[in-house]
Amino acid sequence: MTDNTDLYPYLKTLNESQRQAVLKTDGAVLVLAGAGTGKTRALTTRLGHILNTRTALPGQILAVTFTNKAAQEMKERVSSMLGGMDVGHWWIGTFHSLCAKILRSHAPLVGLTSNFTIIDTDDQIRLMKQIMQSHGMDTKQHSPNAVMGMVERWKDKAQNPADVKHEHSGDLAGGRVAFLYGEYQERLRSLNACDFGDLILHVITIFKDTANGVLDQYHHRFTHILVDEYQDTNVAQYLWLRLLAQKKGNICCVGDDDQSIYGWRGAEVGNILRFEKDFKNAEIIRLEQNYRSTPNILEAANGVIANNASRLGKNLWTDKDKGEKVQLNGVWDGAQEARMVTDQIERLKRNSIPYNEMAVLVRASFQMREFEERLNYCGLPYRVIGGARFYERMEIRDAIAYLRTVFSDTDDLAFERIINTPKRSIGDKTVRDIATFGRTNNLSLFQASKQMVGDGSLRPAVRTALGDLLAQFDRWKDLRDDINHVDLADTVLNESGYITMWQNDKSVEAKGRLENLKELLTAMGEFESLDEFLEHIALVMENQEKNDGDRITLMTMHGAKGLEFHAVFLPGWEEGLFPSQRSMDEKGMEGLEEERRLAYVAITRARKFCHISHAANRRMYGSWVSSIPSRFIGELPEGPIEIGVDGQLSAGYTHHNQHNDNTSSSFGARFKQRSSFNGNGREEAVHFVQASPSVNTFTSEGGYKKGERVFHEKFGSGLVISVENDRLEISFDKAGRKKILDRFVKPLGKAQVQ
DNA sequence: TAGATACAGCCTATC
DNA sequence: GCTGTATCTA
Repeated sequence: MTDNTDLYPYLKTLNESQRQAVLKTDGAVLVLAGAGTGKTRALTTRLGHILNTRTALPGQILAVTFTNKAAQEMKERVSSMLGGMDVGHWWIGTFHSLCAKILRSHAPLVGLTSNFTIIDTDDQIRLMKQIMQSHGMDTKQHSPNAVMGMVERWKDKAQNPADVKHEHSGDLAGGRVAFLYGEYQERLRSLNACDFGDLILHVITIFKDTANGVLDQYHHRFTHILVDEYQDTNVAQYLWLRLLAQKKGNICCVGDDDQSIYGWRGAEVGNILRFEKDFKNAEIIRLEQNYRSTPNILEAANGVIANNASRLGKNLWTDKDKGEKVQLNGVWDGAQEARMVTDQIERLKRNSIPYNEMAVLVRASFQMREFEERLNYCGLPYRVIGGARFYERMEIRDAIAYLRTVFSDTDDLAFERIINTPKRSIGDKTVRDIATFGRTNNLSLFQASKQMVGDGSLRPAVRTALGDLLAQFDRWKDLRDDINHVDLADTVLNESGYITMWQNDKSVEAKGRLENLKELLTAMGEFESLDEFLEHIALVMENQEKNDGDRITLMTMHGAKGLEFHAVFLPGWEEGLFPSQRSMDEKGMEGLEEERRLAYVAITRARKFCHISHAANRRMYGSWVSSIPSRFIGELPEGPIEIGVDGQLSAGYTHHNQHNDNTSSSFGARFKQRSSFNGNGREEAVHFVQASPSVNTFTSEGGYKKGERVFHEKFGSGLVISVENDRLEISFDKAGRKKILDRFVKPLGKAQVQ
């Protein structure tokens, strides 16, 4: 080992476990890398070391990541380690892009041609909807979305339609999901298209059929396999890896079971938990020395995650100074929470912490609005990460649909999208008629349209409109070889009237949409051909994160995985919101543990300062909801926590309160009102006071009667006009009729009017 | 066919 | 409370 470090100086910069992870280059290795333990460093050094020692040539390494960003980063770091070597053509990429590459070379083996299209979520749903409708199913009663979701989970498990039994459909769509899955796959094949799941599934199918020799070919090619974020792999990806690794067995998977937060999209923590069983003589290396956070932050995170039963177990440590304690605050409502956070942000800024080093991480994106409003009000610069991505925007998808139609007569999904955009008086009925005609004559929508315009089976108005459109497409198709794809796109968007449509649109967004279309043309210019561009947008749809200046980051906890900040704010730690009621309802204990891992991920994003908060009242979907502090708050160890510097309501916080026993926490008892988080979204708005309350606002007076006069802190005095359990309908003298919970009003006589 | 109205559902999100 | 969609009606 000492010899090695002399020979390879870069090994000196690693700790003992990291060095092991780099040097164990043969056999199966699982690197359990806790948050902030220098995982990426170990990983890229390992790659570089394998090449440096001539253990493998660049072309013999397969490195798999989950995001393009991660792949890009790995490429850059390995390249710079090797003195700027060109890594452009190396097999470093996402599961999907690597699979697409493989599949394009062997597409006929699964009944596709090499120029198959990759459809996205939007197309998937539309296709499934069409299929359901063509089988006479009511898509209002049975959601295509839910059906598609179930199909995707099957795909995640590498189950083909033949593997899925009728009874697996459950109650969904009248138990016909398995059937619809088969239909869907058939339709995709006839469209020469794949969805994301298929990219992996088809390659597995090809690999498994040993007669074609394809797997042999890749066994020969790849001697070393490297996988990042292994805890996020689904069963299909795991099978894909195992097939590729089974010959040489040199596979190194890096991951952290405690950071598995994508179970809802098919990831299997099980893949990492049973690694030793699946790969012979597997070695597990733990990276536990954390270089990111203070001991206080780590202790808080360790304390929470220790409540999870199913984990491989690992404990982060650091030799840093204790640092500031994690702050915990309870406040009255969401608005006060946002005020408190911005106050803290301003305090940190005064202490020379740049905004770039601060992040507000929320559980659900609806929470962001409150912070955006407050940040705007305070004039603090921020950036929101997440939300609709560039290529998912309507205008971009429309523009691409035009181009796809120009380049393919058989791309029904694309043609259908724009056949009446802008409006050409070609309505649903006409489109359905054409589709039916196409199906019976085995023609695509485009081809069927042509025929029907020719044979006069359409109404004159429709016939003219459709005929004009088809003539335009013919002209554009002729232009394909004469002008470059950017000019072509420009021509198509202008001549089709699509640009004009947005120019005439008076809505607020129209201007932005036109700008996006311009940006699309610029982006296209960076590619040689339209095909290349389309492959890019299908597989490399990264979010352009403009690094424009010093700004506070506002994002979801999920989005924050892999990032770190000096200061992290974690608002909304309330039962029902976090942990999310829905996760628990749908997945029970498993769902709860995943939420807890999310808490662990969130806390460990912080380097120096972490601030957790919860509000007693929050506006959700238009109505006010009260909730008790998150059970995760009760799981925080006492030592590293400092309570209630700002929020007077946190005084009642107690440690180690049991999940199911809110009464053991005085805080919980005080706020134990409506635990109804889900299912109540549609109820009448229940207005709570928004001003800072005195505690006795919460004591229920109870027993109001119709006709009684009452006082409300915000709405003033009023008359009770109906009583339903604890809900009162009150006609206020000034504020009008409101529905109010009885505990928020007082009998008028006792009210203390300021 | 298109605009008007009713109504359900609303988390997390990569490729 | 907002938005996307399904249905109704001119």
